[in-house]
Amino acid sequence: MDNNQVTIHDIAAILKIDSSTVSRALNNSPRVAKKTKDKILKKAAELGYQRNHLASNLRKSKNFTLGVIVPRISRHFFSTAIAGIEETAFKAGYTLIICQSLESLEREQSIVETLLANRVDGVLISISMETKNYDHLLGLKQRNIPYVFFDRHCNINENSNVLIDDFDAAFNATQHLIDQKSTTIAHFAGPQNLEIYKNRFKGYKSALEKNNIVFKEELVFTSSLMEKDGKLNVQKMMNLPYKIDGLFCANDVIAIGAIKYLKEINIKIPEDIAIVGFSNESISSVIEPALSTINQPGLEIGVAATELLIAKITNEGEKLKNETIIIKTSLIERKSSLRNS
Amino acid sequence: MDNNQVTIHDIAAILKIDSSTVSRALNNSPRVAKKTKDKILKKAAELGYQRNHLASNLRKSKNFTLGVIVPRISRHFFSTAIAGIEETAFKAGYTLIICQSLESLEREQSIVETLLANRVDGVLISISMETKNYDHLLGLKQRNIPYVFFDRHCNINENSNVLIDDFDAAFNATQHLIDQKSTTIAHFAGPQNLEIYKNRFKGYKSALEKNNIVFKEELVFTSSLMEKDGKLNVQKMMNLPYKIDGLFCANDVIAIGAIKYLKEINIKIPEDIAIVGFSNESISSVIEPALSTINQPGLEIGVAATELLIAKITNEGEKLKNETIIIKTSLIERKSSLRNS
DNA sequence: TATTAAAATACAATCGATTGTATTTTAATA
DNA sequence: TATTAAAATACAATCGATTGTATTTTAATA
Repeated sequence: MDNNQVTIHDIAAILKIDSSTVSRALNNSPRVAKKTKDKILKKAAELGYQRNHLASNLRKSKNFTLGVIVPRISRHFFSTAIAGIEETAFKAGYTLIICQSLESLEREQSIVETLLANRVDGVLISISMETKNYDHLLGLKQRNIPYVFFDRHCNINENSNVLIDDFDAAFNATQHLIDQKSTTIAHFAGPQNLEIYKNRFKGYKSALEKNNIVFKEELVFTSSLMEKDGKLNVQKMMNLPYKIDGLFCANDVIAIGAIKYLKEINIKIPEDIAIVGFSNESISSVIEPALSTINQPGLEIGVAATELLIAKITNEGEKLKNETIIIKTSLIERKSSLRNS
Repeated sequence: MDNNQVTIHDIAAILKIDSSTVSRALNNSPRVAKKTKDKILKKAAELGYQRNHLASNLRKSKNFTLGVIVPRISRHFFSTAIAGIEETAFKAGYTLIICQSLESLEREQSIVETLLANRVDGVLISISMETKNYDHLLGLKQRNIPYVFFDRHCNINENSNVLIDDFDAAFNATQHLIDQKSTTIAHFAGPQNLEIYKNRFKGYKSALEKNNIVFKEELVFTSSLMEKDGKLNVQKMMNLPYKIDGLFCANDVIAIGAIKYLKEINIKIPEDIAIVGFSNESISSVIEPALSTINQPGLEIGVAATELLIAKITNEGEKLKNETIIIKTSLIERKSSLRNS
């Protein structure tokens, strides 16, 4: 393999010139005369020269590798984010090590260890639902490895993040339910150790307040948002002495679980209860009635997070400004919540 | 970065021993005495030594990078396959460059160029729907870069593949429709330049024959299997002078499109027409009625393909045996095709 | 104990590119 | 034309690990 690859030494020998000059010419250094540069570039193109990144990176002691930690690759949101990450990283000359935490803190911790052992130049991470302990992330900071949270972030020190405005999106979703004449609105919340679910909860609460609807603790059901939790929560909800006519779910998966069970027990959606989910998974447009939800642009988030991380890696010498980028979301109104039309 | 990393030279200096001996010890070479080896390994562990792969790979002129080409990362089947690929590759010390062809031949060709420029040690590929020209793949062969097809393969020379038995799966799907008392069965076929869709078509045809049902060319509708094609095909199908009561689709996406439109025009599934799809996308269990389909184990396929590719890379010296591994599928029976129960 | 083979270790070159320093060439000025 | 500064290029070390060959040490045999 790689046996007959052209090196800078081949070019140097042919042109009777030193390899250091060839290297500088290929890197467009001002120390090489225009005439020589042209000659070298022409010959390089002619021979089909391609830089050996291993050698280059070794010399620069950079790995040009980024670690990516997501809860699960096959979730639609994360797979689109990864598409954006891959594209952006690749353009900048980085390859990825992609790992799944599978929502386990223990796995997440050992992944961080592995990434460190592989000397990644930076890490993109969306934390697991179990992550309440941040020592492994602080370890990254200690080792001076830049990292950027995307979507599922956490509040340790100052960090760089690429997020959506969960509060705002949740507020809009809840407001939409109110606009559709829901008066008693439940919320299926996610683990409150995660900022995103905390903020979605706050947005829900805030929308109620703004519309002078009394917030009731009993209408909030916290779980890890699996499909089965949808059924369980609905069962609990039905035992309450309220006629609940609106439901805001912290993700689409639990919303789907809820819809399936509500249909089983013959409760009409959206007539009896209007529902909005979160994330716009591909299943959401297929379920009947189609699920209203918040569109979360995965590709864009992946691209922005990667750009931010690479900027942090590149400007390491300078002060690392911690930045939080907010990506716009939008409410997609579908049948599960539309009563007026 | 990487400034205070321990090298074999540090270990050598501390132990007053040559670095070549340290290297050999760490690689468990028989040329180093057991006693010395133990001493070195102990010190290495103590100092937290981690091999610099850049240096190691440079010396071995291996990149330990695999290229992965899929039509689209966010398709459920491919994202699970990638999870399996990543896991297996990582264990063997390889990182990935993942690229999406987005079903475009042109993009696929340029991706192959890019992968070559990045000197990948091997390529895993699932070809695009447009791929009718194989020059870019032959280019890999010429350059002596091993590659393995998974799922969407093609018949050029002798290749290594990890596939499912599309013929068999399609046969079973069609047989199931017949068992459910379908007598006039249509097929929504995929692009016939792809072997998988050719074989699914053949399996369908063969099941008809075996049950003495006359095959009718008019009942086969070929498209690129998008959701919109489902509606278009159903419209064409309805114009035929047959009462079609069974439908086998070459993927789930077009089946979903068909179901949505059939419901719109008030045709009952499975009573009027029983339907089976292919791939078990996550949307399939959500649609109503839930779609019967062929389960295609993405993770397992990804793992097997990667193992096969790494074996090819590693045994490069020996004769490269071309191997085709067939992964088992199963028919998942759901409401869209179950009439008897 | 002397000789020889085998085992263990050291030496030195190498993978390909980069970069600080030294030297040579060119251009500018007296 | 001689001198000097600036521009261009060459020299040499380096990133960290690997590996063929040479040398030293140990063990086996006469």
